[in-house]
Amino acid sequence: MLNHSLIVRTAPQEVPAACANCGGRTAGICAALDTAGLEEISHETRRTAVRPHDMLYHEGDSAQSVVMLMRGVAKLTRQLPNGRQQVVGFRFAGDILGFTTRRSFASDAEMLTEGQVCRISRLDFEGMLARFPATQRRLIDLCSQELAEAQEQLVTVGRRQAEQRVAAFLIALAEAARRRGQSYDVLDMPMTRAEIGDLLGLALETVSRAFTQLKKRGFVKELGRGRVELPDIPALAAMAEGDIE
Amino acid sequence: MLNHSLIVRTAPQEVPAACANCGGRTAGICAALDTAGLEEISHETRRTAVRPHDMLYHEGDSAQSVVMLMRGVAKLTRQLPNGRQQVVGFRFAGDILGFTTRRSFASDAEMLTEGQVCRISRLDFEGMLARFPATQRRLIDLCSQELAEAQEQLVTVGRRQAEQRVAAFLIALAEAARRRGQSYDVLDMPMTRAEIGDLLGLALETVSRAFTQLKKRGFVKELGRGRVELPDIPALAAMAEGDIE
DNA sequence: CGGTGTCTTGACGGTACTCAAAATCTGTGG
DNA sequence: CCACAGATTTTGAGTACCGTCAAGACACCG
Repeated sequence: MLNHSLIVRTAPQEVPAACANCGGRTAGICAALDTAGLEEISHETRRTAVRPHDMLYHEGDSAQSVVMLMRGVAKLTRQLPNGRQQVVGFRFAGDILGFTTRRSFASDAEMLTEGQVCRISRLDFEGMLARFPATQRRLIDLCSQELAEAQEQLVTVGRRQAEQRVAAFLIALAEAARRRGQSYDVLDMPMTRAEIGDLLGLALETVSRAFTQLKKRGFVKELGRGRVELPDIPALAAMAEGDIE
Repeated sequence: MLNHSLIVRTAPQEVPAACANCGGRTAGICAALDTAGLEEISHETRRTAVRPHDMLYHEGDSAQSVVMLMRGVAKLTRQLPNGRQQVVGFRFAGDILGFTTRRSFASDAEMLTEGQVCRISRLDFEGMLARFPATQRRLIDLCSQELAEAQEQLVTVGRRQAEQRVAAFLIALAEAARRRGQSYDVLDMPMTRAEIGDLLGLALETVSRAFTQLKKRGFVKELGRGRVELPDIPALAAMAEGDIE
């Protein structure tokens, strides 16, 4: 339980440069590379299509490569001895998964949706870090962001009750969509109640009841198949903070 | 709730170099500096004695300086709107506090014990990062460690019940002592039941009851005033994992 | 020795978990 | 297009764990 991983989140719209071999989309760390660096990294990446339930890597596996999630949604989980799982977080297009300074991955990474990933070997990634110091600075920024989210999640799980936790989850989901430049009042939510529960430390039934309540209050509408509308985000945020009700 | 901080933990015994102006103790980032770097940073640090309840910085304050904790124990907390607090973590001698890529600190930092700190202005710290790329690599490693602990804490708060959480807390405390090269079967525990509860998402009474149980089972002995003995760490770890009882 | 802060223990109630069953949705094949 | 199987979601009932309130014990300090 003492191994660890560094899973960083990128902010594409803050990143002007494009990653050569990654379909023209801007992907995280690439922003810190100059032309020579992009040229170099483009020889070292492989692009793959992935489908729901595909495992990107397993907890404990030798961390041979880093994965850039180009399209789709993935979940990071840690297995517990009693057979249950803790969802450590969800990751979206533009995020980097599986970078760690340790030998092995600290969590499972599983796709929730279809998508595409770029893989780069850890050796090449490390080499890139050594040759382009600017990428290191960028990794620190990304890690900083990641850490902030983990701490925020700690507050959610530690000090809020069920309905507040679900509200906080929805706010975080909207914030992630906003950062990717997508609409954030109507957004994709491809995760199941069970997976949300495993993130929030709640039973899936409790998550379901919380959604029912939030829908009754008019804070959430479900538009069918993993798509939700948040008609009043400020009110939802206030509820997550415990300011109302 | 969307600001963030990077608070990194060092591992002194893995760090051969010494920080010139820091009393000969090895302190985190310094390991990545060559002689010129040490010379330079030694001009930029200030040493201060601190006492219990001293605030090292406040959440939201402009992040003007980075704090190296040379001696003592501090807690990092985030305030919640309803007046309660979440303890994000405890920090020990050798840890670096308050480094962030954002403008302001993401948490309060308060001393629990007497101690000593070195301060370096953020500007100088950033300058050092720019001039000595090796320090960036080291910051990434430290951040990686920090993130792993936050995720571990998520598992603890999300999926364990009260007695398991307290057991996991004690194991983490012992692990932190081990990393600092101290004894880990007998160790200092200067935090109150309330502070432990605010870390674990439990009421202080629940923490107290859990300690009573653990003492009855013989997993913990209290040696008076903030000092505990862990006679059977493997059993304690098994309990934290939910393997026994 | 009193005052303050911390810790312990007890009683009670509420939130959320568990177990269970029904309802709804989704995709597949006839 | 419809029927069906499987997965997911919803809802209900009962219970357990933990939070809250309260009182007393204990330790520390002036």
